Amino acid sequence: MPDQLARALRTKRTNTIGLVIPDISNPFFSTIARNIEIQARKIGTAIILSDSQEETQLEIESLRLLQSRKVDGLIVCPVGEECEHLKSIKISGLPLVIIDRVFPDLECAYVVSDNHKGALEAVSHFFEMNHRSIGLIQGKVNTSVNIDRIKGYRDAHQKFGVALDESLIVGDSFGKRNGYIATKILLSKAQRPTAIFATSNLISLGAMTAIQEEGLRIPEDISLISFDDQPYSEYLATPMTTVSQQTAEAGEIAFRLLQTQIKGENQLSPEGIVLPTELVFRNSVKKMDAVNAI
Amino acid sequence: MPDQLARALRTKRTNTIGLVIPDISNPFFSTIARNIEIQARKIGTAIILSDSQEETQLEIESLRLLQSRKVDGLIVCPVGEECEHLKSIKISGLPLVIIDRVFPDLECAYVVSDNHKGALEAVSHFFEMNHRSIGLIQGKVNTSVNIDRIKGYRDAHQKFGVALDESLIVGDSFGKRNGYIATKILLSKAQRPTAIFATSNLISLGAMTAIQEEGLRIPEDISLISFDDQPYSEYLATPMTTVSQQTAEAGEIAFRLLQTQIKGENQLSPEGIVLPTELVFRNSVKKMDAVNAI
DNA sequence: ATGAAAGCGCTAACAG
DNA sequence: CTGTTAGCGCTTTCAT
Repeated sequence: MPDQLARALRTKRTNTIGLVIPDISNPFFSTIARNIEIQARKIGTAIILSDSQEETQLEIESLRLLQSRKVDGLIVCPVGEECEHLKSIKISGLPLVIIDRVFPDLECAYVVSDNHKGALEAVSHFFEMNHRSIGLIQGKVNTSVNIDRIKGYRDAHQKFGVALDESLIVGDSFGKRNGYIATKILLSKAQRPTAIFATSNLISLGAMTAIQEEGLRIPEDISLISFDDQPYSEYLATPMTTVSQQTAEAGEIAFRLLQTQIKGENQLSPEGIVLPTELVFRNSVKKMDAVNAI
Repeated sequence: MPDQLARALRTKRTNTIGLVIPDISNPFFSTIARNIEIQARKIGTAIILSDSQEETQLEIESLRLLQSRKVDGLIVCPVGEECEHLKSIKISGLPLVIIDRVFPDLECAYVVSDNHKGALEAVSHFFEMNHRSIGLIQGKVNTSVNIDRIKGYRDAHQKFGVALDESLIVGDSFGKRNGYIATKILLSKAQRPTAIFATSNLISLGAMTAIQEEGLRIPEDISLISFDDQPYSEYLATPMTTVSQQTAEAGEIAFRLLQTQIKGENQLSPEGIVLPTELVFRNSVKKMDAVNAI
């Protein structure tokens, strides 16, 4: 059993990649991680896992640590909107693939869901079911994911010709707590929305708590669609209509993109892959009377 | 930024540990992984993650790979009942901690839940609610986890003085598919049990599909308790009574145990830590008429 | 105190 | 084609 360390020192190749993820206990990310691992193991590549705990500072530290460990490449799911630290990695020439985020001024390979279309379809579905007042619980502000989903929300309004009430856009994080708080706010409005679009699985968990607390039922009293399909989505008190993302594929593709970079088949323009989403219809959206429509 | 590789080669210390897990996308394991990572990052230790995909052969390969990478220690959640490969690691002197499994003839530090007590309490609760025919869907046979949970199931029967019907013990894996199949079998019995004890979160997911397919309701037609509490457990169609395990603590403790071994504070008898479980009462257990009792 | 040198285990280059 | 050697970047030892 040869010493991979000594070999790596000599060959300048560790057969190791770094994976930086905001929260490995979130099934969205752990599914990505799993599929990266499955690909990596096939070619004897090891993965150093780093959990940035949703903090940019820890993400930066992770990246430094991984570089000092001489990984052959990096796959990162960035926490925030900053990308200076990623830019410097790109400049250093270290292969890099980003998942779940797009930075316009960073030339880097990435894999993302079609967040705009996913949100557009979800909100359009609400409109088709004659909802006219739809709350949006957003995630981390200024992230590409959030921006695209909000744009989908806006474009759906435009498509159906309904004026957008800015006060219906609430929240500031993809976590459960934010889902709870934002829902509380939405439900307490004088003009309570008839539907809520939760932009993450964790947000919808928090939303359900708030809805329950207010003694409301889904979908009789309030309709709900959530981003991220989950194994349990169909078993919920009200089976939930969701926007499904191809997380397994995202992981696999990210690994492949990274491999081409590592092998030096580095085309001039880094690839950006956009994965389709799918609206999974279940029972959390009520069909309103058409009279509610304009 | 010093080259950790060269340093490691020289000092014989990589500040890296290996983590081998059967399925990182299972929240039970990803929560463990996360808490190991959080501890590790505090002291600049990196984690190489390996997903054994529930296969002993891949687990063995992972272990070999990690050894050749000269990790300082290993935390593994073993897949099966074999432990020869783990024994040889222990003999080699490499620090090792096992999570979620106990091997009687392997002297090695470990962290497990009190599976016996967890199962005993769950099944006792069924009895207290006047159930007398309780199906058990077991996981992987011959694993310590499974053995202990079955023992809890048996002991509960003894405690309440009800004869045990061996045909009520079905299944052979901790996965969802097994949950589905085993439930189908239980529900098709001439003498259908009034309650089912699912020994994992995935099993209960499969069980719910089968119960739904049979047109049955929880708990009116069939009661259910599942091992593993989950963030979504309370939001299910019927909020589920579960046996909660301290997964976060398990990860943290495992890392600490490993650290003491790495630092050479290696006491003669390796520590075995047993973590308590907690029965979380929700609505998936129906109180039967006492007339059903003996 | 500060600096030079040896060597960790491997591979790649080179010589025989 | 096979065997020897230099050196990857660091730490540790030893000499100054």
